[in-house]
Amino acid sequence: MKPTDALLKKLKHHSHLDSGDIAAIRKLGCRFEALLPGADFIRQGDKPKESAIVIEGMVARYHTLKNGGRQYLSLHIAGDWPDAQGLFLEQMDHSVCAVGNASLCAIPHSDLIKLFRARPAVGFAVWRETLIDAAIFREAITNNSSRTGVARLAHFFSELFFRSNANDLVTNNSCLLPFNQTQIGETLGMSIATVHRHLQELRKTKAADLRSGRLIVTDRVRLFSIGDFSSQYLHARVQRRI
Amino acid sequence: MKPTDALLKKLKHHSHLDSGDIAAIRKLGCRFEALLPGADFIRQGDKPKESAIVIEGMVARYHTLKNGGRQYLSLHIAGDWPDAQGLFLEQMDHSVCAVGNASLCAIPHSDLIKLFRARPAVGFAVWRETLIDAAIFREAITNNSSRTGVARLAHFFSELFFRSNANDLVTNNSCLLPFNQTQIGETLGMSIATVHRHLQELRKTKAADLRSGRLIVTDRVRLFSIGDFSSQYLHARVQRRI
DNA sequence: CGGAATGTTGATATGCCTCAACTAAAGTGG
DNA sequence: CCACTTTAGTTGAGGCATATCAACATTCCG
Repeated sequence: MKPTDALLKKLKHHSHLDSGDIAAIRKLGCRFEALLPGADFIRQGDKPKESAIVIEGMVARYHTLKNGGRQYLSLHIAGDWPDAQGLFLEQMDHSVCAVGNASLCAIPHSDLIKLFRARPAVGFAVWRETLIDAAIFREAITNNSSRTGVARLAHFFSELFFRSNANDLVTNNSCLLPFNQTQIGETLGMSIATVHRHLQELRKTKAADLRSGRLIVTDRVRLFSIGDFSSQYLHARVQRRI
Repeated sequence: MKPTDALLKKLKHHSHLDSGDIAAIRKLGCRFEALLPGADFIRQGDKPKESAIVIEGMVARYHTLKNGGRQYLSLHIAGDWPDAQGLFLEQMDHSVCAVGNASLCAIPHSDLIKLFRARPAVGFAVWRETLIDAAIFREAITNNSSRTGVARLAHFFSELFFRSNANDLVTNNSCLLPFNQTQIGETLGMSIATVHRHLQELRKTKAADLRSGRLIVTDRVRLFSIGDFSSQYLHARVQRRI
């Protein structure tokens, strides 16, 4: 499978592309890069000249705090485009790192812009992708600001599981999540002790579990319900033709 | 002044547009709409056929919670485009309402898409605008998840003040903010009592105050410092003097 | 096998929520 | 213009969720 196929598959989830668009995307050249767990792909302040698609593994975006700590902002799985924003924002306002082993494929901005000019539909599809990103950020605001501890954790799990499933990355009701409890805390704005206690709650109610870097969803309906999760904001249906 | 001029001014802050682009934008037709305080402009679930620029006043985006409460997601001032995402996301995942009196100018999606096809640079500029939006959401995640109460409030004030200033909406060190303490609480994920206490703290330290629907910034440097505010994430290429 | 990282659990401290009472300000009708 | 009503702001008391800290268990990995 060509690296760009992962992207193509994703775009097709929500956008109509004609055969010319598809051919143009498949013709894009890209630079493959493998990352070790925790390694940064780009850092806050960088001025990237390319944008990358996740090929394998998981990648996270995060803010670095004044005290050196982190606030994780989003997780990205195969097919995602964690730094598409770099296309039009000169400087990175956050960093991107690998969570577990990960590999990406970086495409030069100049090639992409050229493609968007020649084939507006491709640009609109990628634009839509960045808008879905924004919708996910909005939901994270709501999650971290107005839900109880367990609900927050359950919602975080729900979204990741749903998105993994949409990208065909779920096997045996489980998906990749090589995050430790500290990192979950840095995502949800809670201490490690609290993460642990809420995680136990989810285990006890047999909704979900986290083991050896994988999220196991024992009872999807219950998990979604605890997390007050509704997938509407992920805009997963094929959108209208433009 | 033409309604589209407000938008034009904003786009020029970060994007280069040639005279053809500018002329094309100025040729856009738009439907003017005035809103009473609190009135919704669009609701979660709607499928808008147009996108609107804020002409006057202030507008807010919010999620409606299961219990009927609200989580405010962002504030928008004159020149902002609170629902540009509707261009490529069929269904609204949140609502937009007026905060105080506000007026908007709605442009049909079809006209915009046509313009983006004819003049990619305009599309890229608007795209960039939506990417800055996303950066603001990211910062809100960090703000609401990992800063102390006072810092959270101070950061919220700082951002609004900085953005208002960038749009020439600051007079006498004050800018519009017709929000009551309850609404601030629904923005920052804190109770009204806590908002009040932190607000008093900011008053006491003479950093900022909130009176009759306006935010008064008494000591900008101190406010920014308390709020750990740095404007980098706003990607204002032309950073104005305050 | 030993050391490091991660997970687990309890005790204590604290920031914030909830509730309730009260005050001040803004709007309304006579 | 004043009396009345409503809304917003203010403040204290009590309780709860979560942070913090510390000790220990477990798993991972060279």
